[in-house]
Amino acid sequence: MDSVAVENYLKSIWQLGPNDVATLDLAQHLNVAPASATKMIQRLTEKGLVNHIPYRGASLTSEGERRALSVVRRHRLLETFLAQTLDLGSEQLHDEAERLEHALSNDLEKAIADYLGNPQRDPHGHPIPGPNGELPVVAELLLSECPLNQYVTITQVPDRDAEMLTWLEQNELFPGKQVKLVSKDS
Amino acid sequence: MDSVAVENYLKSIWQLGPNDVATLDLAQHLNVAPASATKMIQRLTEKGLVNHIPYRGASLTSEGERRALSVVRRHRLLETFLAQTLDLGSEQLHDEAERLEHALSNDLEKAIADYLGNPQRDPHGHPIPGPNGELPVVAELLLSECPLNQYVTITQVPDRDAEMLTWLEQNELFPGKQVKLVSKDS
DNA sequence: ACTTATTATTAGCCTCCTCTAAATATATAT
DNA sequence: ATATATATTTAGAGGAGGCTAATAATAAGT
Repeated sequence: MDSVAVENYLKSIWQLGPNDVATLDLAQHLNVAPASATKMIQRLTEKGLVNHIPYRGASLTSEGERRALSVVRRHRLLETFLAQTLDLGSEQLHDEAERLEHALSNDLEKAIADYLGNPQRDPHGHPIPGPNGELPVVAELLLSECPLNQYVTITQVPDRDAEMLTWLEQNELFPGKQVKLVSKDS
Repeated sequence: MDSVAVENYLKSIWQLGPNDVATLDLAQHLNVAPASATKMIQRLTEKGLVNHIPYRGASLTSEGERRALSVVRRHRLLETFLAQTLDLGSEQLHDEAERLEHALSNDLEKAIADYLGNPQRDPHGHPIPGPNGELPVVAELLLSECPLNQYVTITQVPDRDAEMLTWLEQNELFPGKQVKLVSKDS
C-alpha cells in the first residue's frame, strides 16, 4: 500500500494536472521544499507511477492516475459520509477527509459507498471516481466560460478556498442550484 | 502530535500494563523486532512518556498514560460510531478503528462524541476514556473470578480474539446481558 | 546575443523507524 | 555454583521523507 506521502503526491499531481506539473507548483501545493518534490518525483518515476522529463515537469502514468483516483474516491466518499452523519462546516469536512482518506481500507470504502447508495457526487458536486477509477465525463463549463443570460446548473464549487466557500454559501450558490449569469467582471 | 508509531507503542504499553511491560512482550504485541522496541522505549523515555528500568521493563508516566488513553478514546469512539452507522462485523470494526484512530482530529473526535451522546462504553462494553483521560473505576470481575450460581451482568468482552468473539456472538454473550454461571472449566 | 532571474536538480545532512548480528544481563537448571 | 538458556541492549546499517546550500538548466529582458 502506498504511504501517506506517496498518496498525497499522487493526488496533488492529479489535481494540478493533467498537463505536466512544475516541480515548484507541486512543492508549494504540498508545502515542502522544491528539492523534496524533485526527490519524490524520482521515486515515483522509479515505481512507474509518474512520467518525468527533467526540467520540464511530471505527469501521472495510467497506474499513477488509478491510484490518485483511488485517493480522490476515498476523500469524496468520506466527505459525503461525514456530511450525512455529522454536522460539520464545509471547510472542516474537507480537512477531516484529507486526514482520514489515507486510513480507509477497501472494505470500509465499500461499506461506506454501499451505505450512501454509491453516490456519483460529493456534497460539493464533485464527481466521485468509481472503484476502478472511472470518472464520468460530462460537459461542464467554468463559470468564466458560461454564456450570459442563460440558465445553467451549478455542478461543483471549489473546495480549497475557505473564504470563497463561505461567500458562496451565504449567497446560496450550491451544487444543483440553477442560476442565470447577467454580467461578468473579475 | 504523536506519530502513528508512537501512538501505537503507547497504546500497547497501556494494554499490557499497568505492571512493567517486558520488551519482548511489547515487541510481539506490535510485531516488531525486540531491538526496535528497545529503541522506541528509549525515545519515549527521552520524551518523558515512559519510565524505563533497563532489563526490567517499561511503564507509562502520567503524561504517557494521558496520551495512551487519548488513543483508546478515539479508538472506542470510532468503533461506536461505525457500529451505529455501518453494518460491520466486530472484527472488522476493530481493525478499521485501529487504522482510523490515528487520523482523528480533536474537533472530529468531539463531533463524533457529541453525535453519539458522549457514550460511556463502546459496543464491546469497554469504557471510553473521557476527553482528559478519565476512566470510570467500577468493580468488575474476570469471568474466572465470578461466584457460581449468581446473576451477573457482562460489561465487556475481549476484542482481540476474533475466534472467541464469533463464538461469544453465536452464543448471545453480549455486553449488558445477564448471565448465571453454573460451573467452570478451562 | 548576452546578462539576469527563475526553476530544477544534485549533494549532503538529519530524523524517525525499522532490521540483523553481536554483546551483555538475568533467570534457570543441574 | 556453574553452565545454559532466555531476554535485553548495543552497534551498525538502511529506507523514507524532509531540509539547506550549491550548481545547472531554462526563460526573460534588454
